[in-house]
Amino acid sequence: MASSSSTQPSSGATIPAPLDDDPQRQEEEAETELRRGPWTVDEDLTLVNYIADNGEGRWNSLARCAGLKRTGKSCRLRWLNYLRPDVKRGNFTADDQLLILDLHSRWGNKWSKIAQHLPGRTDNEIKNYWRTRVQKHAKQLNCDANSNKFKDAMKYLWMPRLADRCLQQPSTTRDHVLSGHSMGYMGSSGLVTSSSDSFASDSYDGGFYANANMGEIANSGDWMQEQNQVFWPELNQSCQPQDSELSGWVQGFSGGLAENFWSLEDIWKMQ
DNA sequence: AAGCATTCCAACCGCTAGAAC
DNA sequence: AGTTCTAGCGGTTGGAATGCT
Repeated sequence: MASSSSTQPSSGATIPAPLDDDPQRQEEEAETELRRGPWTVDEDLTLVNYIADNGEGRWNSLARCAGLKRTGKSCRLRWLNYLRPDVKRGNFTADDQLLILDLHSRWGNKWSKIAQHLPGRTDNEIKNYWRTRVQKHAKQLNCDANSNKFKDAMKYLWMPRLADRCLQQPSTTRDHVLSGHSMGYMGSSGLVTSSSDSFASDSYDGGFYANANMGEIANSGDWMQEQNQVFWPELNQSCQPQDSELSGWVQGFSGGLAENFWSLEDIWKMQ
């Protein structure tokens, strides 16, 4: 349940609460020193049991009443990001990754909003995923993860492969989140579609390909060709854009290069 | 085996918005 | 209307785990 870092017997420091000039208050607050750092198993149990009996909310008083020497904020975070029974742990599936890329492209760093569409995943986890995996690749390409160029690389190279992968395996996320919504990804084996109305009320209007700006992408060919990297050596014709200039761009980008740092294998290693 | 570098993620921080008083 | 409290968000950090030399 708890990670190694969180189960360690408290490397967390204990910090004094802020003091003022009132000696009585100083004494009171000295008695209620606040702990910080990794949570111990005992603390976790205390929090879980208290919430099971009394429910969540009113985090500051909850922390006091439960006898936890933590801030309400810390308790809330621990519960939401780790202890909640429905928190899904472990690596992101291809479905999850696909959805994150897609939703981030339209909403930006709205982690909690994105997390709402990934059952069991927390905003913190998605944020970490983005920063550690996605931004790393953007850095390797010498561009910003929020730049149009990087987004185009995702649209035409990463996402089609993930979409393919989604089709090849049973998926709970896709079933739950995408079911019923009209969404299309151009996988290497053709257009991948599913349908859902789960985004209808939240301005989610479909997959990447509905909004692709082909002209702009075609114009970025030079930049792409300059990158001595390859995404998908096995990229086949069917997932390439119809635009002939852009097709050349993808070919140039994916062919004849030695290092494959963003291969399918890479993505699956991440999982 | 040891030391160093990198990756990953839990936890913290500062800030904001809305509710309660 | 102003103040305080609470919840929530996104950015950042610390340190354990892992990989590399």
